[in-house]
Amino acid sequence: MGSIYSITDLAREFKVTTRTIRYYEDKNLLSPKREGQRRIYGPRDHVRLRLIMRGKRLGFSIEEIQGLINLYDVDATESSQLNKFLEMIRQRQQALRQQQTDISETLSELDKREGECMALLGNTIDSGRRK
Amino acid sequence: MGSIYSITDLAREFKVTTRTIRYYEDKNLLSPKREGQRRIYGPRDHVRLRLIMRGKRLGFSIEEIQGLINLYDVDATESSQLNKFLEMIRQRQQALRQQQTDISETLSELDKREGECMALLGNTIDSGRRK
DNA sequence: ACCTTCCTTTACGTGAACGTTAGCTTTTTG
DNA sequence: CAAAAAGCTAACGTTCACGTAAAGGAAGGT
Repeated sequence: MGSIYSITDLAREFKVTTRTIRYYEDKNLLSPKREGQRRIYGPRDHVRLRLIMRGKRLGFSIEEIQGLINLYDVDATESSQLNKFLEMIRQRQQALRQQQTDISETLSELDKREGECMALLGNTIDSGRRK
Repeated sequence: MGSIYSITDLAREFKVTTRTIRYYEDKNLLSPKREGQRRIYGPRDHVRLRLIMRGKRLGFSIEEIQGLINLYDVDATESSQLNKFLEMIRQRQQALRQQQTDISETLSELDKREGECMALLGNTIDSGRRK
């Protein structure tokens, strides 16, 4: 009973257009089955789309996301490939760690600015409670 | 005695082309002085370029980076502006926190894959020591 | 005097990631 | 059963972030 989705189902869920989803198929990131001409997406496609969106939020290009996703279904046969593969993983890790640093720096600067703003406005910290 | 830089100085230091630096000027992200026709960059430009690079690593667009940078020299006069400003800051924070989540998820998956790889290669963890 | 290096402007070119329009078929719904 | 909604392919358009000539000025070295 793997759940199945139409193209608009996915579009709604991930807040992208159907065009975008077809585009990803064009780039071999998704490969839905067909029922006649209609595309039928399974759980695998659903997972992949989630990975794609995450990759996008992290600023990776489609090609890079390709690489990342393929990390999940490489059948580890050749050890030469495995070494290349490890190399890729480590580069990714390096980049992501850099991003973590960048983010925490930026966040603390934003916090500072936020504090300054609040002071100027004479408001209390809780004024921005959950709407 | 603020240090000064030529365009190629900055290009070398930040590993971008001079074209890129001129492009940022075009987009009003940098505003070097001129000595005749030559561009002369001061510490302020140096700082800004650092912020730009960080923004890029975080996947922000030039326009968004504009916004981020302007957070640093808004003269806080109007309180209506201040509220808009706070709103922006909070949106940024939200996006960055999402990125933190994305990164730690991705990193733990990569770690897992790395472990699997290593196992298959029959290598020890330390085999990849600092080259 | 000549060359090399660094810098300048102007302007057309490019790849990525979709948006948009057109024209047509199929499915769902009042 | 007719109209609206959803799907499809094919192809041209767009924005961003630079790349890449082309053509030339000014300083420094030999």
